[in-house]
Amino acid sequence: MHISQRTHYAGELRAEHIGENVIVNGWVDRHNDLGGVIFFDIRDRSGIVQCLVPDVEPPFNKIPEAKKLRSEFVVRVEGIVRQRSNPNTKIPTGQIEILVTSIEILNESEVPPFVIEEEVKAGEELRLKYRYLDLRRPSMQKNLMTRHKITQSIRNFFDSRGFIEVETPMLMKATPEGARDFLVPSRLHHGEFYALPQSPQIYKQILMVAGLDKYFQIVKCFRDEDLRADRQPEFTQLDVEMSFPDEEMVYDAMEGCLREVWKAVGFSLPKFSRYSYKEVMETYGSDKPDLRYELKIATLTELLRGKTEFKVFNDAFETKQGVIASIVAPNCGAWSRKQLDELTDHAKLYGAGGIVWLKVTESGIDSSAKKFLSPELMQEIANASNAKQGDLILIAVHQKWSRAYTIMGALRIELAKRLKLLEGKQFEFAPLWVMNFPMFELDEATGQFNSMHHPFTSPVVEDWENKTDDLAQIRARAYDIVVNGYELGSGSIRIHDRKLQSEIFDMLGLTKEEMEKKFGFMLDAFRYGAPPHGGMALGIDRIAMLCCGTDNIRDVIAFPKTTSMQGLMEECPSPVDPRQLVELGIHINK
RNA sequence: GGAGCGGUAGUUCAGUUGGUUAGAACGCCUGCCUGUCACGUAGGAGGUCGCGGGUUCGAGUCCCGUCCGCUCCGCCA
Repeated sequence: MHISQRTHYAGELRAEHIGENVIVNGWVDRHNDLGGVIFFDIRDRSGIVQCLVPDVEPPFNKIPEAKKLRSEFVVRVEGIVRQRSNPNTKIPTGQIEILVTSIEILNESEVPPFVIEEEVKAGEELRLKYRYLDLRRPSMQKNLMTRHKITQSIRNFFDSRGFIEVETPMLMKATPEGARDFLVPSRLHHGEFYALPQSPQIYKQILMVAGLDKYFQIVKCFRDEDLRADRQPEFTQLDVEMSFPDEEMVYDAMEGCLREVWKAVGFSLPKFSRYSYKEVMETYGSDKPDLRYELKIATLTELLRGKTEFKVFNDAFETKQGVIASIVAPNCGAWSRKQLDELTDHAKLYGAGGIVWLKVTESGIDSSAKKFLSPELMQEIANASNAKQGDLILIAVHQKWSRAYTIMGALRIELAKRLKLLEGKQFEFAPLWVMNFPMFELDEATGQFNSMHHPFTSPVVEDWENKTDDLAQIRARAYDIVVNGYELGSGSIRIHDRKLQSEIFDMLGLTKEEMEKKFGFMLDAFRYGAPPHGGMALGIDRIAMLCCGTDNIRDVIAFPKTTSMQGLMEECPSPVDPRQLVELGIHINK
């Protein structure tokens, strides 16, 4: 039986098509053989539509294919759209059905290893191995379509603002700073390697030197580091750079872009909050806080200085950086010993020695440290923490500023989880800018200062001019966009001055030779009129995660890797033909 | 590099203190059934308990090793 080409997608058929002769292509979804009548649903990327084959009424009893249909058979079906006698309100096509006049089985299917349905029941491993089946599921199709809308709206937005998309190389020079590179051996130059880009950073800066003025690119980037729920070895970035900018111009472009993106997928993005790095760390204990809930941290260091003999607290005063901080769990004063122990264990994961707790009760304040704290001091702590009666106060101490707040930030997230503060807020969005990150951070293992962002970031001018030996005090003209606890991207105003760039490399411990070898071409470019420039890169995968309401990056990537970086479907990585290795000059000793 | 959880039928899982023939649901196969949409109904097939070793009269269950998946810490300029 040969049927001509498709007239409609299955999911678009509606009451207005009643009476029309239609042809749809797709996969057999659910099928029900009732004896005298056969129902089956056809699924394509637009949705499903019910088909009906009555067995007894001529001329419809001449369709022997109907009996043969099984799950995931590929079919072309012709028939007449008609009103259903029993409408199904659960699906958009539920008012109508196709009264089938002919069926062409285009391909049969073996019984799939898992049922293809909206609500996934199969495990992740199986889904990845049979990714083509997993991607047939409506929710995965929807995710990929959402992702498409996101990238389309980004291209439209930047085009309309005069940005030019330029492709940069996938085979580039290895830059051993930062993340581990993926390396590609050179066949023509044995012993030498290309690296896959961790980001097109240097290329885009050179495009500014080249006078492109406004550049963007949607580009794959690669980092050979361990994976997480929101991290893949290859990921997609929106890379943006502009000449003659200040921070506000970058903020304006990126906010505008994200607003368009959210609009394109049916949401609206609220106003961006703004915080300095210091402020966000001290308030939320993270440089990527989730602002969908409050739970603010209070700093008690000065309040407690010299007020108690309690050794745990006084540890904080042994270093210049030591911090005592608290967070309030509202109405949790009745939490059990077990719950407190769990919170303590959680804090310990992040380097806390332990947790001191206070419970504000009707009859006064109880505490794990009441032996060392006077009732008056406990009351002062409660006041400073903004605790009310019935609240639980958690206090942690660390000799290192960032560690102390990181512990509180981890507790903040854990409390939000336990208090179910995010329930029903999946599609609420709380964007913010984090500004003025520190320029350098001290690597305690080596005693060397490293760039916190990357070595091309401009320092804040006044900090640079007044700098002391404590490089950690210098702020950078660097900024991040954070939404709902995800770092969506970061950027900076770059260095365009050759001398300043060399000076920074020098402070980072690079010798003249290393500088020349690694970044000589960039410093050379800066000899010839490099304009002031700056920009940003955003993680498309994470944006897609937020817009799809998932917390797993694999759900928005068509063919992701597992946490051990394997492709389960295609089985990679895999050994290669020894002849290929010979050509590349690679000898493997096992 | 480290920690936690998991791996039993095609799938999702249960499996007690180590004890006879390893179960359930869904899926699958064969009938019956003209309005199903979680169809119903009668029957049926289906197992290397991840892999290797050990303890034991006896191991899905205990021990050691190993592989795989997920989550987290380190790492991710």
